[in-house]
Amino acid sequence: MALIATGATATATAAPVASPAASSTASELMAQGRESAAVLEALLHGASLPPAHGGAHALAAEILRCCDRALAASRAGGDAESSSADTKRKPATAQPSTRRRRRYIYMYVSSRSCDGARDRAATQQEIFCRATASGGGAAAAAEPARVEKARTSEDGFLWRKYGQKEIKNSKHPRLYYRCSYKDDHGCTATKQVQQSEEDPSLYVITYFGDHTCSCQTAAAAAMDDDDDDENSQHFVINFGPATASRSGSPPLLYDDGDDGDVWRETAATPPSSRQSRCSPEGDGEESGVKMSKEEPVDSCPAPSAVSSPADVVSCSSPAMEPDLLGCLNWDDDFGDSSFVDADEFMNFDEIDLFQIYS
DNA sequence: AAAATTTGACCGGG
DNA sequence: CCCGGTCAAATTTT
Repeated sequence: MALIATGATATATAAPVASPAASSTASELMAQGRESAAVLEALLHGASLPPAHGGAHALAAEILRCCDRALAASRAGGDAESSSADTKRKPATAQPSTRRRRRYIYMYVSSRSCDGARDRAATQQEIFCRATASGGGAAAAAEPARVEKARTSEDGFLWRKYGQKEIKNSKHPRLYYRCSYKDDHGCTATKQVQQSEEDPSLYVITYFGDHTCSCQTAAAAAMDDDDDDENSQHFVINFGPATASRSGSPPLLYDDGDDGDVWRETAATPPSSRQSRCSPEGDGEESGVKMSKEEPVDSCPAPSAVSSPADVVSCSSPAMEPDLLGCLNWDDDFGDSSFVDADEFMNFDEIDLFQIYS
């Protein structure tokens, strides 16, 4: 399955709060990239370009360059990640938990360009933001987490359930998930999902740790954003067809809301083969942007049909300004991109880009 | 057959 | 000792 534009989007949109300089740089780069994207969009809509522009491919390259640089800037400002897995249970290898997992505070905006049978836009419209200094359990209390309430727990990552626990004074059990790439890449991200007491239609999702793998969708990229800025500028670059998979299975994960069935992908393809090129974040591959040239999936409408702002942007954040929203289809115009690798391609189905202000 | 889930046991913090 | 988080064998699913 196609790899996602995770590196670029996630890091480009993630502005470490503690590093204003880096976020500012990333912000400028993203603004620049957006500018190019807007020009490209106009081009795609039939507008003629000024002579100064080098055409769609040049614009595409420019956008990619901006993303990469923003990515690098963000990384430079970010904290170094520990990749060691926690081995609480193994006395021999157990180490004091000196590694502090980063607290996530962010504004999340869902954008969906291709809903298919599942209304992903609807499922993620009600995500609230709050920071918790402590959780219920021992691990949660020790490691700050970010907490969401959502109609589903989809976040674009691939999770594996590893436990379920009845919680005292709770009507619903708590489900424990860890990143499916924990073994492959030592990704330490985990999450807990529990049905809300107040509103059973909502799920309280608590995230712990960072994804050190890059196996995430654009939605995940947006959610991985550290940004908690209310003035985030949001725009969507829609690379057209939702999925590039020959098998027709999108990289996105869905959640039907049933216990135990969340995070199961519709495709039977195992993650290891589906995302064979999923590389850890620290792989040194600065230009993490890969293009997809694959056919659209049948469940997805034509790019033109999905590019209307109403379809693409499902903004639940009151801070979002519709005027700032933009959308761009990047369908086939990246076919010759130098970033394209035969077996490393990404699904640019949808990408959320946040411009950070600090 | 392989991968994912289930579930009872184990472990550590409070 | 209770509670919550994780492990891992057993079971189920694909």
